[in-house]
Amino acid sequence: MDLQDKAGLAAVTEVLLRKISGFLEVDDEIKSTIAGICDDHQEFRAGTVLVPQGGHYGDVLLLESGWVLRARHMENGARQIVNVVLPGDFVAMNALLFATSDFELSCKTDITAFRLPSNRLGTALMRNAILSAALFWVNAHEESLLAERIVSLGRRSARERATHVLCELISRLEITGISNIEQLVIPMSQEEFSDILGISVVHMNKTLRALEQDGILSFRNSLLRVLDKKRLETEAGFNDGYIHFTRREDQNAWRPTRLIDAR
Amino acid sequence: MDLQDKAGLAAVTEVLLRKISGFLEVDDEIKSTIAGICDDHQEFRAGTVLVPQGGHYGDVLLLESGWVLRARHMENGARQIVNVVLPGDFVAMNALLFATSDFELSCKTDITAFRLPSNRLGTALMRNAILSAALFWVNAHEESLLAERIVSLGRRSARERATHVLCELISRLEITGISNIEQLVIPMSQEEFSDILGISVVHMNKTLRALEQDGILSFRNSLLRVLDKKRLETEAGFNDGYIHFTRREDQNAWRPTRLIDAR
DNA sequence: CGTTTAATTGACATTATTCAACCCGGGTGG
DNA sequence: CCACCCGGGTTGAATAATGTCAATTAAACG
Repeated sequence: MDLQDKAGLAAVTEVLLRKISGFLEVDDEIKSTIAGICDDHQEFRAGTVLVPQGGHYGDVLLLESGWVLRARHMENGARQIVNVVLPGDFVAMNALLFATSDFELSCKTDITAFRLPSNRLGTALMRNAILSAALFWVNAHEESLLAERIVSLGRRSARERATHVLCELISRLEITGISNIEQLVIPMSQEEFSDILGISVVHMNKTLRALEQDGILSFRNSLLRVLDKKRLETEAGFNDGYIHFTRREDQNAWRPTRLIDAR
Repeated sequence: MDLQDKAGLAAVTEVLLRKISGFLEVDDEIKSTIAGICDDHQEFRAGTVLVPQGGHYGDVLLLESGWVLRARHMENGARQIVNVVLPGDFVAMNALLFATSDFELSCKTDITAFRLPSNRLGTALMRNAILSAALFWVNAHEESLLAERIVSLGRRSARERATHVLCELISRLEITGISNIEQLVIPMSQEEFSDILGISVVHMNKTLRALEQDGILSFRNSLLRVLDKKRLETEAGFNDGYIHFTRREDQNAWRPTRLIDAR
């Protein structure tokens, strides 16, 4: 298999590394395990629907580059984006367990991804406890994002929600290794943002204008400029603890390998 | 250990059975594995804070009876309840991985639970692939609940949210084996409901009054009477697919044991 | 019984939505 | 090259949904 060679192996694992490395030390064995599961490196164009709402899952993907959105389309035409899948995240992990999806998975940008066939991935999970533990960790990580989103939607104002997701995105993008934090590309329209925040486009627009007016940030042409990081985080009530986890240190007898610090 | 005897073993596993059984056939081996992890059967009084917000996790619990809430307390005094833990669910599964919790875990009612010490549970996970797979399934299940909650908070009206959670609770309680669906006890105040739905108490009250007026349901003194199930589900736009899953059937070579139908 | 907590209700304030008009830049076909 | 078109983006005004305040009633509890 093409991906079994040095270059391919490195590429597959590197994407996942930053995510898992907060939890366990990745050695050569797990690297080759993951590379062995992967059977293809694929590209999709922006706009591609990977899994339609109500449709059947394909295989699990490990996103290498680009952005994928998971969204629900409502009967009245409204849409709610449930999460944003960034490089290093898994796309459609549920494909392992469920037949169909209640959400649409679509490519916001052109993407590249490693394909992890369900049966191989499943088999590997059954055999390799370390891999299981790693996915357990990844799941918990994503669960935290959803929980925090629930808090935002339930108890934060539009302005707070806007600042909060932006903080979250910046924080997550840092992990994937972006260069400039003050100025970064976010390939999303105001309408898509409003569908993440659960507000109308018009209100989204007005909120962004106000934030710009107040010298906190500017978001134009997919370019986010953070003008005042401190105020941004304060207004959002943002705490990155749920992204850059504090791992528990007191009971680690069972851990798969030697632990390294998440920070 | 007390719980290793016949009665204890049956009790521990029975709670979990209904949940996992949609995924895999539970045999004696996994039963005794789970029972072996459990080292205590505990009771807590209503109001007990199992894990304070920002505080350290204890052990994982498997809830046998009673209701537990996971909630975030905001700086301004507001609260958002992120999920409701029902019998058969795990409490604080994150204790396996994380040191502290961003949420408060508190007992809404008196509860009984089986204690699963983190190190034992972790060790068992590393050794027992079937157990890992089962928890993988449970995690996915809960992730679905959170995703659906996000849709509600983002794109459903107060009335829709109210009807929707009630549908969800009924559907989940069915799994735990309630007798009467038309009339069931929900140990929550209107204020707590409003903190689930992300609306104010006053508006919650008015919404409930309207639903009663319209002959859809009545909720008084913790007693929910479903007057018109059909309309309730229609108004909510409720589809129980995310609770009573459809498992994928096409690729099951890797499954831990023989599969049985989830329905 | 008093006391306390939860529920209820009306009046009013705030937030966000909807509608509609307009702008603006990037294609695109003539 | 220009005129047009189209999909965001921007803005103000009217409307609807929900929140806040405050007062009252009802239920729970020792």
